[in-house]
Amino acid sequence: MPELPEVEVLRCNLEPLLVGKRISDFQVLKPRVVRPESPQQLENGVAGCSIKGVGRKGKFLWLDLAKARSRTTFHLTIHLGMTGRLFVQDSGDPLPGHTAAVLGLGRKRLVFRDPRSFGRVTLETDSLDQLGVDALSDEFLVERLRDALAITGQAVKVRLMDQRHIAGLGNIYVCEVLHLARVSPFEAASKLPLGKVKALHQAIRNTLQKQVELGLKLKLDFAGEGKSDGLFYFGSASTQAPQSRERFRVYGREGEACPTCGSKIVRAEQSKRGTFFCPQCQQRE
DNA sequence: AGGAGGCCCTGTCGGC
DNA sequence: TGCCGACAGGGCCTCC
Repeated sequence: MPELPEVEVLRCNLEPLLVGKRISDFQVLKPRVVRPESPQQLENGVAGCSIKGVGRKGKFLWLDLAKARSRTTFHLTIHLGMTGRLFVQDSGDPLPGHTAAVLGLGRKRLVFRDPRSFGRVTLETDSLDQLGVDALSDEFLVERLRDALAITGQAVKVRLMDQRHIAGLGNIYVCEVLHLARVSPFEAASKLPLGKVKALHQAIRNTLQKQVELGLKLKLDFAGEGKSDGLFYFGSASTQAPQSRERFRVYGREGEACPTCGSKIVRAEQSKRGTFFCPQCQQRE
C-alpha cells in the first residue's frame, strides 16, 4: 500500500517525464476511479492542457495543469488507493490489465492502473483541502503534532491515521513509528506526555525521510509488471538485484521477535485495521 | 460535530 | 490438486 514515501518517490520519478508535456486526450476505462465526476467531464477538463508541475500532499498526488494560452493552473488530483500504479509508457505498447485511466501525451502516455479500483483521479479539490499538515513538510513541527493529538480521547494510532490532522501516515508506517518511539498504539492521544510526543515526531520524520531517500536510490518497477520484492511498494526493477526482506520492524511480523527486545510481536485490531506492536517496548503510560 | 462503523474491490493465502 | 471463503485496508459515506 503506497503511503507518503512511496508517493513522494513516485512524484520525483514522474516530474521530469511529465513537466512540459501536453495532454492530447484522456481515456477512462474504469469510471469508478473518476467518481463522482463523469469520464466526459474529465476529458473536457484536461484535454489540450499542458503539465506545469507534479505536486504531492500526504498520499495525494496532483498534476498542475494549464489550458492553452492560460497562466492559471489547476489540479488533476490522483490517489493511488491500495493498489494504484502510475507510469509512463510508449503509446504503442499494450495497456496492462486493470488499466483505469490513460492520459495521452503524444508518443507517450501516462497510465493509471488500479486492480482494486480504490484509487481516484479527479478535478475536484475537496479531498486535498481537507488534508492536515503533510508529515514531511517544514510546517510539521512538534507543536503541530501535539495539537493534533490534543483534546481527543481516540487512541494515538487511530488519530495518527486521520489524514485531516496529519497527512501521509498509513497503517504500515504508523505501526513502525509507534514502535520506534516506544509508544503504545492504544494510548489515549491526549494523554501522551510531551517527551513521547517529541519522540514520536522524531520517529515520523526520520522514518519517512529515510524511506524516501532509500526509494530514490533504488531502481523501481513503477509499471508493476514484476513482483514486489517486499522492500518497497513498487518492487525492484528487473535490472536490479532483489533487496533483502529486512524492511519493517513490526508490521506484518506477528509472532516474530521484536528487533529491540526480542519479545514476540503481537497483532491486535483497531478500527478494523491490523495493529502490530511489541507489548514489552510499547507500554501504556 | 466528532467519532465509529460499513462499504467498495480483487489478488492472495490458508484450510479443507 | 483445486476450490472457496476469509482477509487486506485507503478514503468516503452514513448514522449516532
